[in-house]
Amino acid sequence: MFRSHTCGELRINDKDKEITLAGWVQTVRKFGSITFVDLRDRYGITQLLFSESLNAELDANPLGREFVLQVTGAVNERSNKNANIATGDIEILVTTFKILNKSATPPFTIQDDTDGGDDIRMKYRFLDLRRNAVKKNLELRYAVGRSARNYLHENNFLDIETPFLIKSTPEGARDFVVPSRMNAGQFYALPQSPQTFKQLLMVSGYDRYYQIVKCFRDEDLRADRQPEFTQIDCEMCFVEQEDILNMFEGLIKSIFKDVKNINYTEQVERMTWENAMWIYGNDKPDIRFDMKLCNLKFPSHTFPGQHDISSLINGVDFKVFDEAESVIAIAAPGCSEYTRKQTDELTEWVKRPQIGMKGLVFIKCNTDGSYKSSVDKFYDSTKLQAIATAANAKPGDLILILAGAEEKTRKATSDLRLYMGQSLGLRKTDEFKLLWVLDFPLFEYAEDDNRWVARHHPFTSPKPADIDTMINNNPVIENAADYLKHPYAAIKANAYDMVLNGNEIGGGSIRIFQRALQEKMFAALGMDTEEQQHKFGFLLGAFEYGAPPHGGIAFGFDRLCSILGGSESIRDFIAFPKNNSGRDVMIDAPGTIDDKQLTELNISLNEPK
RNA sequence: GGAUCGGUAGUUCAGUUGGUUAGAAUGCUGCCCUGUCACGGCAGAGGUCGCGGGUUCGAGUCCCGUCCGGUCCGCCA
Repeated sequence: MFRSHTCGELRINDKDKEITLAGWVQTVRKFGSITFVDLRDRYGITQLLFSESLNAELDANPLGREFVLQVTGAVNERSNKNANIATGDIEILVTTFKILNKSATPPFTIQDDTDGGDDIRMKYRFLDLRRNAVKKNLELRYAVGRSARNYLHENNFLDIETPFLIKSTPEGARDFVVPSRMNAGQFYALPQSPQTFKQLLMVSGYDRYYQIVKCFRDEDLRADRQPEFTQIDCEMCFVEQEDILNMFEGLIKSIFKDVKNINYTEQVERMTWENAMWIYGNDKPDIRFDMKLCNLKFPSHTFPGQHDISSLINGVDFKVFDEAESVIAIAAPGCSEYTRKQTDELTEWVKRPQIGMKGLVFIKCNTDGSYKSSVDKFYDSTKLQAIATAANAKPGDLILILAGAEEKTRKATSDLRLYMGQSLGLRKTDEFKLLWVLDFPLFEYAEDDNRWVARHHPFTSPKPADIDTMINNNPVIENAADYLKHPYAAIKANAYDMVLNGNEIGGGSIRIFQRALQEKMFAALGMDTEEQQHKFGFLLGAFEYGAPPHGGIAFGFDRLCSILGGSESIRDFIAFPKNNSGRDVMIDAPGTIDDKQLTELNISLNEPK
């Protein structure tokens, strides 16, 4: 027996017990004839006491950090207790010990506030994983997965595995490809999601399916994007959108309860995509705070509480506003006292290349009811007050206004809103706010390719009211710039995203289940009959054999975990993540393969450029 | 593909206007210490300043290129 207990479980009640522990040396503290050693394992830390008076043979001198140790001794009550750790009342009076393995001095300290940077920690990830902070994240990840499985199991979902070696159908993200040795010149692709397989499972009658499954996309990485990532992938048949929304907000609430002990009892708020775009400038709005966008120049899109005041701001020779397609204001609460330095910094912020605006207009709504703005020359206080009313600004607020081309300005204002929310501390990591975004457009126009692409994916069904529009119109557009006028631009999808604190954590749709409509969809995306058959013949064929109405959703498991854990980066929640360039710096992958392998695969490489 | 920040001791960083022998903390090694838990004290070792080129009497510092890492834009059905 290697150990009788773990390093996290002994208490004062275990006093005088003879026990054996095994673990890693965290620290060694020497005091002449006695030595304290903190022994660590997954469960905690237990203090060991090596005393020469107890056993003159005991020599703790050879012990170094991260040595693997097995010790036997009696549980002793400490004379000086440590309230900071769970085992702080006791220590082990070591009678015998064995060094199970030595350790080289680790390149960084294995502790909560480690001195190691990201680079070195990733290279020695197996050491980083010994740290509490990382372990806590992996434990949270396990808890989220377990909670999801419990909920789905309780609701009669079946976990069914789908293949990883499938066919490349480059529609959307780039595929990772795998050469086939037995089929020379041919390649598998790794799935971007099990989408078509789960739909086929619906055709097979497995009416509730789920899988916590790896997916692969060969696209550039971000702090919250990895080339291989995990989804909670779900599909149901005989359901409408409403059924899906209820089932899966139940899932997330269940996870909140199990993992964070949060009772999220209220119904999850819902918002159409169009409203999300107009009110927050964003299809995944963070609704933990207000600061709604007020578009001062869009009379055709006003919402409750918003006012069209284009007539008021136009025609005073203020060219910036006159010439702008869009003028959008937000009211930053309590910021009217911002100094010149602070407003200059905000101006610099919006001028950065990533935002790309030319400038920023300020209106200070002073607490005494007066206004002071950077456009006093053009607008008197009556007009400033009207703008303030429109922007829903209160005394003490600072109104920020951006002007320019519609789409760019909306995005910039949305970014500015998030930036202000962040700097004002309105985006608390321990506050969770869910939102359903509904009624996405079915299509987007890819001006580069000069064709329609599916906004969600090509299996998403249009709203019933829009099916006729889709069937009766030719998708071809003469002039790419006119795509907004095409009837397709208005077609809405039976698609929904779940948003948590401004992050898309899940998305799905009610699928197309009739062959004719699916063919129409493929055709709209520019696929001729032959290509459809080649890429998706199996699905079209299956739809002829009694495909039931069905729909589903997939949650980004890594991202969900990172948000619940209060972190920006999903890498902290993946045991062995890839770096910015898609490399695993620990195992140094990807790497080259030898000529024999290439020959077997019938692959020859181009000369390196 | 693009923008931007960084690379100096094992590690995290500082390094002034280009000027003597490149510093601190921590870690590491040795010695001392019977109640520490961020132990303490004394002593010591430890550097091709990412790499290559250039400017200069002189480069960690300035210029060019390149590699590596972080963040973002494009991209991510």
